[in-house]
Amino acid sequence: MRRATIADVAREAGVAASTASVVFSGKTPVSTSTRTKVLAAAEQLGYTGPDPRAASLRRGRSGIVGVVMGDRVRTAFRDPVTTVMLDGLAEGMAEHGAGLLLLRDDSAGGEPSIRTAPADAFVLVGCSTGLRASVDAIRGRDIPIVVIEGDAGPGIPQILLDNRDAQAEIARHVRALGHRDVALATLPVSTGGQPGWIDAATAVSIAVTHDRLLGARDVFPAAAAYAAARSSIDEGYAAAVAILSADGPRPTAILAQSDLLAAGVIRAVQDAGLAVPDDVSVTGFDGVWVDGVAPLTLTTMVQPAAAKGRAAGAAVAAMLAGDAAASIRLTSEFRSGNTTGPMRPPATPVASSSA
Amino acid sequence: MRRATIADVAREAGVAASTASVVFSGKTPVSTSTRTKVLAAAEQLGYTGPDPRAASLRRGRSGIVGVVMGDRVRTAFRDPVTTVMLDGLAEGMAEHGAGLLLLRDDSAGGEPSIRTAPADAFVLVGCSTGLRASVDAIRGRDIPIVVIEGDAGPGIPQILLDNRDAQAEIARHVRALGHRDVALATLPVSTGGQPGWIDAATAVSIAVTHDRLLGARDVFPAAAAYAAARSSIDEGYAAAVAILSADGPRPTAILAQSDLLAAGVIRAVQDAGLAVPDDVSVTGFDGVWVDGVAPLTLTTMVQPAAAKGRAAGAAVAAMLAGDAAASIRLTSEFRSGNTTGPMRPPATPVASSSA
DNA sequence: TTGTATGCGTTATCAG
DNA sequence: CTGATAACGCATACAA
Repeated sequence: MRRATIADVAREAGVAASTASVVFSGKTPVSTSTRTKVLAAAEQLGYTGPDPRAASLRRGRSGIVGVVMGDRVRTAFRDPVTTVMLDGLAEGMAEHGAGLLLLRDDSAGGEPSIRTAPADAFVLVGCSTGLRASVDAIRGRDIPIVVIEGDAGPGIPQILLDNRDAQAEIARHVRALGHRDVALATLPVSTGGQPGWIDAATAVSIAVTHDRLLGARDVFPAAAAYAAARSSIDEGYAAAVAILSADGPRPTAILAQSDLLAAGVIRAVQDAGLAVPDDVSVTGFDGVWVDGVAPLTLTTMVQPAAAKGRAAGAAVAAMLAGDAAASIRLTSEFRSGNTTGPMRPPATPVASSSA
Repeated sequence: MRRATIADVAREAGVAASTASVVFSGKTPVSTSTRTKVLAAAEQLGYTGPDPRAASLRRGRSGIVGVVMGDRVRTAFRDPVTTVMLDGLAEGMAEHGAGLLLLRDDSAGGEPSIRTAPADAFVLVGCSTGLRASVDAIRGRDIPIVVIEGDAGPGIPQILLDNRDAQAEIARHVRALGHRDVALATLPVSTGGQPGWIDAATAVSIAVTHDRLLGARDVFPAAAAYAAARSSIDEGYAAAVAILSADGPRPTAILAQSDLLAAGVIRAVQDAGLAVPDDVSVTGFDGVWVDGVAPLTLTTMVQPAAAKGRAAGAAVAAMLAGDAAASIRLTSEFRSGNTTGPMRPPATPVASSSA
């Protein structure tokens, strides 16, 4: 026995299906007697309202905004920057009243992706170059797309952060302190990427990583860079271990591309018997609070994470309303802490063993 | 000019619509020549694949799991317990490959709610009694529902925490330390609830709040309870201010229903010129790390937040596969910190001014 | 392997 | 205010 449909309800109530429909949608005046009849019939048949799938096909709207987060859905919640941004996005979408559908990029077999999700619009977060293919694929439809910190191609509004400038600013701070031997601990270079040194042959497909790398290199063109597998304290630790055990002179400063990475870097430096900032200065990026740094205060760039989300929400709402949305560029702010200090040459060179 | 549909593609390619459909779904073998023709036609017409809305109507599945979070979507990300739980849920759903649709309960005018969202299943988080109506409404359809820490009625599997027992356990710890004048700082009593004292007339419609309240009263039947507007440090502060300025003897211990609340309580106690735990012992609940407590370590109950999410994901997957899912009860673990200590009678009674 | 026919459950539209 | 009609765009059973 099938579920009751609106047609069943209409038949039971002795009215047309279209009439029963408006009783539920309320889009047209209905006489009290008809409404009562329809509601009674629905009650009796156990009909609890229109099927959302059919309704969204007919209306062309699902009330869903897809949020595509690289391969990070499972770990996104561990990243404070992402959660704050999502919070802002939810706030920005509240007016339009759309729900957020969390999607991941890889779409490897998994059901929902940017190509298959019934969303009215998409917000891409830190979109990798790999996403470009999917974006092109759905560009045929007229679905609004907004990108947060990434480039999804011409005509797609972007919510940008001044990643390059901001990273350059904090790098200049470090240089002004006298540091010359500087290493970089970067975010992942690609979706699901492996940790490792970044060389000329490394393809950096994640925009944030790319831009912050450029900013650091604007100031320290020769700085060696080690990419973490993701933004976490543990990965920051691992990156710093690699950096400190590399050949050549030990760096006197390490610039991390996120506060989480920086927290790990600090621990690794300390575990190596070195002091922060006396032996090694460390900087972060994001301006979130990270456990395990105390009693130090991280020198970092504070980014407007919630504002990013709100701006994206506003842009989506505008496009859904038929208006054009322009790209927006938000800026970060330098925050001085006590994890950076004047350069002091290494007392003892660290000999690396090529065991 | 309309968007191209699969019918247009089929016509252009000179094949039947069903054949073109199969080319995209891959559910049936297709000759290379037809596939090429269809793909070429699609390319030319700018057809980028089946419309997800139509596909989900036809197949009866949308690949979406709705997560209903009280009225908390906008603030859910600020609550560490919730984000950890969502992380576990995303992990639990990964196998099934469904996307998570974040929904809020209030459904006041806003488009997507449990009644209107095209989801294959729903996970209710901390569901208030108000949600029961919506649950009953969609029970008519055969959509799987799982409830995390709440009761959505008979036949709906629950992922339960031992809230009452756990709260009683930590309360006994406090009583064993000699405390008799104890006050409670509770989570909200209802969705969008106002802060204030809980008396016999107060309807506590949120299950978590209710159960933890019962647990505390099992040990301290007469303890006064002040409900916060939400789980946050600021609200915990406000609750403690209210508690400390109330008539009667100052409590020597305050039991908070969350670690965030406890952090605020501690600050308020200290701002009142009192010491934790010497003058006032404070306990939390959740076992998450909270900023601002250091150098103290909270005495609290550690709940398996991620496990809750994973269990819910597994239950949903099972029900979607047609199997029955049973309710699961997870347990919390006592963690001793240094925010509780032996009772010491108040040195100076706090006189309340009824100005 | 391909084509034919038939709904999936709704809701705009427009005439009465 | 109500009813008939016509899509919305697709995927499956079955026959050829």
